[in-house]
This record gives sequence, C-alpha cells and structure tokens, in this order.
Amino acid sequence: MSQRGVDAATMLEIAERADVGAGTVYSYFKSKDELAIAVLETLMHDLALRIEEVTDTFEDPAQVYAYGIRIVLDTATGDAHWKQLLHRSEVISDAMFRMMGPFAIRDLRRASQAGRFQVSDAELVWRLTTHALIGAALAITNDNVPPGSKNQIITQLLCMTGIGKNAAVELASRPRPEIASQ
Amino acid sequence: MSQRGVDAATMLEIAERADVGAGTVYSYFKSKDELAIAVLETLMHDLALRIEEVTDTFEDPAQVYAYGIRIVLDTATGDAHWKQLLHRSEVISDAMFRMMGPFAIRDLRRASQAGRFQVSDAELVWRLTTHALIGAALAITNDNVPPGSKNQIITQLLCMTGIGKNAAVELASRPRPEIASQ
DNA sequence: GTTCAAAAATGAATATGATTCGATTGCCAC
DNA sequence: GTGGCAATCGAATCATATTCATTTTTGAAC
Repeated sequence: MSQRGVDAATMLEIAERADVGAGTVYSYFKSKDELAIAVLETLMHDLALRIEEVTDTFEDPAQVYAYGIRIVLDTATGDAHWKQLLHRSEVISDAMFRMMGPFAIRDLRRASQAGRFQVSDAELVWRLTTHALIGAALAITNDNVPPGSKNQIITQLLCMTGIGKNAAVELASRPRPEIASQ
Repeated sequence: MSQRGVDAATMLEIAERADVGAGTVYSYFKSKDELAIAVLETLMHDLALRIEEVTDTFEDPAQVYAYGIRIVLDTATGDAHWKQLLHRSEVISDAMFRMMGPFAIRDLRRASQAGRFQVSDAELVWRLTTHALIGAALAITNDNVPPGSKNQIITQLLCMTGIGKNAAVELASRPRPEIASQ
C-alpha cells in the first residue's frame, strides 16, 4: 500500500492497489494524511522491533541507543519507501518520536543510569534527535550531504547525550550486526 | 505578502493582496512552492542581518553562535508569520541552512579556532542544528514541548559543537540583548 | 432457503485550488 | 499616430481530495 510513498500516490491509485473503491479508503482513514501517518507508524514500529531483536544481546545500553539511530539513518537513506516519505519530514519525525520513542527514551535513561550518558530530559533529547536524524537523511537523499558522513552524523547526535566527543566517536564506529530485512 | 503564511493562503488571495491578476504571480515565480521559498529566504536573511547587528559587539565567538540560534528559536515560536510556515519544516530548515549558513558556519569556525568549540565539519553541524531547531520550534508551537525548555534546547544543540555540557549550560543562560524588531 | 435491516463498498459528482494560456492592456521608439 | 513588445489579466483547465446517494454484501432470524 505504500510502494511508492503515500504522498506521491493519488487516493485513486491507493484505492486501486488495495482493490477497493475510491471512497472506501475513507471508511478506514479520515483523510489522506491520516492514512499516511498510519503507514508511517507501521513502518516505524516494525523497524523498532527489528532493532530490538538485535540490541537484545548488547551489553552497553549506550550502544543500544547508538545502534538504533544508526539503523534508522541507514534505513531512511537506503529504503525506497522511506525516501519518498522524507519530504514530509515533520510528519515522519513525529511518527518516529511516538513509535520509537518508548524504546529510545528507555535506552537514554538506562544509559544515563549506567553512567554512560548524562541526559536530564530524555524526551527532549529524543525530540531533537528525531528531527535532526530525518533532516540528515533528507540531506543525504538530496545529495546535500555525502553518505560517507553518516558516522559523523551519528557522532554529533550522540554528543547531545552528554557522552563526550571521544566516547561518541568510539560508539559511532563500533561494528554493527546486520538487521533482519523487510 | 506573507501575512498569514504562504501555504495557508491561496494563490488567488496572494495575487489579490499584491493587486495583480492570478496569472501574474507566475511571471515572477514558477510555482507556489518557489514563491514560498522566496518569502522564506527573505525572512531568514532579514533575521540574520538583525542578529548580526547585535552580535557585532560580542567578544566570545561561541556566544555569537549561541545567541543566533536562540533568537531563531524565539522568533520561530513567537512570530505569527513563522508559526504558519513551520509545518513545512524541511523547506524552512533548508532555507535557514542556506541563508543563515554563511553566518553560522563562520561563527562555528571562529569559535573553533578560538578553542571554544571543537567542530570538524561545520556544515554538517549546521545542517543538523537547523533541522533540530525548526523541529523544536514546531514542537513548542504544537504544545509538545513547553516553552520553558528553550534554554535546554539551546544547551543540547550547543553540545553538538563539542563545547562540553557545563560550558553549554553556561553559554545558553547568558543574558541576551534585545533584537531590533520587524 | 428466504427475508430483511444494518454495514460496507462503490464511484460518479463535488469542491478546492494550482496552473495555463489566449486575449488585453500599457508602454515606448519612431 | 502606429507597430511591436512586454507585462498583465482572469476565465478556463486540470488535478485531486473528499463526499454521498446508491448498490452490494453480510449475517441473523425465521
């Protein structure tokens, strides 16, 4: 249903692909925007779960967080579905804040308790991070930032956790296990 | 021309306000989007110049940067024109990157040379900062983040410059001279 | 198996608003 | 005055999201 991005597709195309009439979509979603948000939320939640599967075995809670945001960045810049969505960045960022927030905020707190991060307001840090991350993904997609800067992007975002520059660099460059696809 | 936000207004309203025919706008701007971008760029550039006026007298280059992003946050959350524009955050962020970038990136470099910041890629830091800042402004406007968090927002963003947590807190809480209005 | 009311689905019609374009106007050089 | 060029106009076009009167499906009751 989100093959080419909800925004790019017309409601007619979406309805056709779903094998329903044009009006039927509206008995499931109040508006096109709401449909887009629902698709986004599904996408986000799925990715969050796949990340959890991998980070389950990590020792360092700071690494759980770092791995998560890196995978989001990789997915947002690599996956065709996501690329289409990127030009509604405030909608994406918000969906990300809500769907992945429970995990991310938990990790920020855990890592703070473990003395790795120094985050007093985890919600705020996560809010800023989502916007910056999606913005960075958009910039890479538009060739405004080279894909090779991904490591540095993650490093900068980790700096917001108060971990300190050197530790951030180290954390961003740790090897990353593959994530389950789809 | 941007009384209520370019996006909210129809092209007919815009044309009317400018006392021209509906089609005439298109001899100046290729599309509504291009018009919105032009308005945005003007807004950004004006603000950048007004900020320069104040920071001209600052001693500490780090404070120049900190003051600038704080004023942008205040303006984006306080000014009616800006609020309307916020829900196209990727467009705003991009205009901000381009129009205020020359100043901001200069300040990031100056402060780094002065040993206050530790920024290796000023463009990247500025890119992330614009997205996070506009995202934060949107969050405040939508009551997702209390306006009282502004100081902390600036603190977190300053952390991306590698200045360190304590120095960031201090920098964000310095008194701020008034800026020229309009 | 038939009946019928409620629920779900339909898609043609509506509404909104960006964009186009042929006609019109204003302007200037000669 | 006149020809021609550029700017301007706004009605017509086009694209799409959304609505809603009608049709179809469902499933409970007999």
